[in-house]
Amino acid sequence: MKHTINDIARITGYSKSSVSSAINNKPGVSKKTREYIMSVVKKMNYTPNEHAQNISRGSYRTVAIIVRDIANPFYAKMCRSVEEIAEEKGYSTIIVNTGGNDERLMRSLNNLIRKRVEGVIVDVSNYNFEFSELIKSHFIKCVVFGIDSKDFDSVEADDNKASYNMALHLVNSGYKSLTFVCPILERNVYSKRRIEGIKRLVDSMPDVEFKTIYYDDSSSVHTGYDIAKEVVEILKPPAAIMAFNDLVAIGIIQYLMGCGYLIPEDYIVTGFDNIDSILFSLNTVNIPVYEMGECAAKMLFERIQNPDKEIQTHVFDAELILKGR
Amino acid sequence: MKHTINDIARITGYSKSSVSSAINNKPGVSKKTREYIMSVVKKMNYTPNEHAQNISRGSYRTVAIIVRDIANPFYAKMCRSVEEIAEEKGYSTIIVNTGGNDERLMRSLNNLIRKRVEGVIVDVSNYNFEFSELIKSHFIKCVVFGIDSKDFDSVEADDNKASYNMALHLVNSGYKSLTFVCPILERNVYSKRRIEGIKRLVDSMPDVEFKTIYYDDSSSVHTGYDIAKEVVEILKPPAAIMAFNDLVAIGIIQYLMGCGYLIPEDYIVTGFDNIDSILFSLNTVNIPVYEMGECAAKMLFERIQNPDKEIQTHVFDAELILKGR
DNA sequence: TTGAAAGCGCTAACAA
DNA sequence: TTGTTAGCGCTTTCAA
Repeated sequence: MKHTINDIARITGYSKSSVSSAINNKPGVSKKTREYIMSVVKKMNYTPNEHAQNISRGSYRTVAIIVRDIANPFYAKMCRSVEEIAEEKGYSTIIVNTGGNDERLMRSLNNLIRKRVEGVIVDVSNYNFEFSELIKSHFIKCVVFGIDSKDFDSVEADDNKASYNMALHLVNSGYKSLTFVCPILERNVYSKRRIEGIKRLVDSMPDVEFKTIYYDDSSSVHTGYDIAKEVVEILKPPAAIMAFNDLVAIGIIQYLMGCGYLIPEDYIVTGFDNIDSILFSLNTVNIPVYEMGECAAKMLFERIQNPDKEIQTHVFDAELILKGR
Repeated sequence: MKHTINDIARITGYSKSSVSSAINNKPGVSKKTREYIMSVVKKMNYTPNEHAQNISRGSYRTVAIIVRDIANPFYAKMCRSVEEIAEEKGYSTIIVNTGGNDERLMRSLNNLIRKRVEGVIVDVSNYNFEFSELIKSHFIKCVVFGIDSKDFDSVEADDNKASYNMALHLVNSGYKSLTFVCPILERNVYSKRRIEGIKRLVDSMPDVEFKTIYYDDSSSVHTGYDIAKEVVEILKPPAAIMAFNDLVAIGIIQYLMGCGYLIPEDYIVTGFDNIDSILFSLNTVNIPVYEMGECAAKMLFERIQNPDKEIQTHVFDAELILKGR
């Protein structure tokens, strides 16, 4: 049913090793036999078994990307850019979706270890000791995406500066009160960084008020929609709401519009990430996710080639995208 | 560096086979030795090599999902539901993103064959002979997602009925002219099905006019934004635009709003898919993607267990979601 | 240029 | 209950 290299050897009359050399484009077979062998390979529809190849050569040529939400176009883009680099290098890419769940993260990591991945690019919403230890104990190369890390290489965006600038834009537009809606700090380190950015501005402006509203959930459209109910109770229009990301912003806006509020007259809502599927007039922050993914992948392969090089961190600038006002 | 089963055997003083039995929870080892072996396994941080296990037992327990755009939340949801079922069955899932590119589709399929996947769930935007033949010649089980198929099991939504109903709703709302914006027929079989649904209605209403505007691109927000320029030239407000899916609808709406048009007063735009990140007032069609993914996965595993059963097709109802008017 | 043989890490049949 | 042995599909070394 499924042919093996032995079948090809038997049919062609050559040995396994010659067939292997022919298939893998290695020297040591005459042009004639190579062509003959390849013709039989083709005719028989033979495809080498990757597992056997891996086992035999003791190398697995696989990397993984671990993200918390593949349904967020932001991460989908990141995966795409990583996959491209990996394919160039002849590596397979495994995409793992954790849903921000640490238990699933660890279960997936164990599966990846079973598969002997050489490296992972991981988007963790928070520092995870258990994860780091397991990665290190198995000598898996790792690039952390989104936040800095003392243990591994990392690629991040300048959240602090970006949220500072967004806050500044709102203040310059005349808003005297800013409200940041984000995941609880225990859930997501980005909350802290972005809050710090906003605070850095607000602290220098005594007449500007700053509030935070937290949710303990993943940052989705639904979450934004739900938390918006709380927001309107606390916050009377006109007001400025800074949402943790675009999805949450969309959810908030949907709720507000459903209540009959005018956007941005009653509530101005800002986002983060600059995903494609956004409302026309949403001010957001562009995270150069494609470039960051590319950078992360390159760093990972450099690390695989040279495990002992110094740990590096790349910080990307995140600029304001003012599509609204 | 990386331990093998031999190391564990050596350290514990037991044989490979005993270690193997202990690890795989198989009978034939005393409770005492099993516990001892497992303690060493734990201490040594040993994880079995899945490739070797696969090779040795001659089974690979892997399925794949092939989708055209993982950045579309619609497909991300589908993948999630399939993964859940697969995990229950002890299978790994590989997600492949083709970008609607047939060349990439074939390259990926060859990789999957190399990995000896047992089955695939595939979302092809169009019938692909080469793909079908390759799948069949390697005895890979297959479930087609979205459209029916004579070669494989399939799961689909009732596009025809849904677009009929959406058109009916617009007509009932007073629109005498409907314009459907969709991918060219060669690119996407869904275009045809949805057009047929609308035509079925329009043909019974002599006073209603029906137009189509085609694009030759993937159905994204950007595509919608771009094609909208063409739409406004052809179509004067007030008018009804039926977009191929929600992403395209969002793109169109963004462009129209940018031009200063009122939605839905000047142009009413409808979508398809019912993804989360949509504008508040978008009328769309709910495709029960989660249930469909679940169904597809179950069909796939049934087919793996019983390769000779009759080919099946499940059709899911797709109901109107009227969030607008 | 070719082939024989060993070995990769594991499972499974069978013997002890 | 435990160990020995063969074998999974492949690569690689080395000898012919």
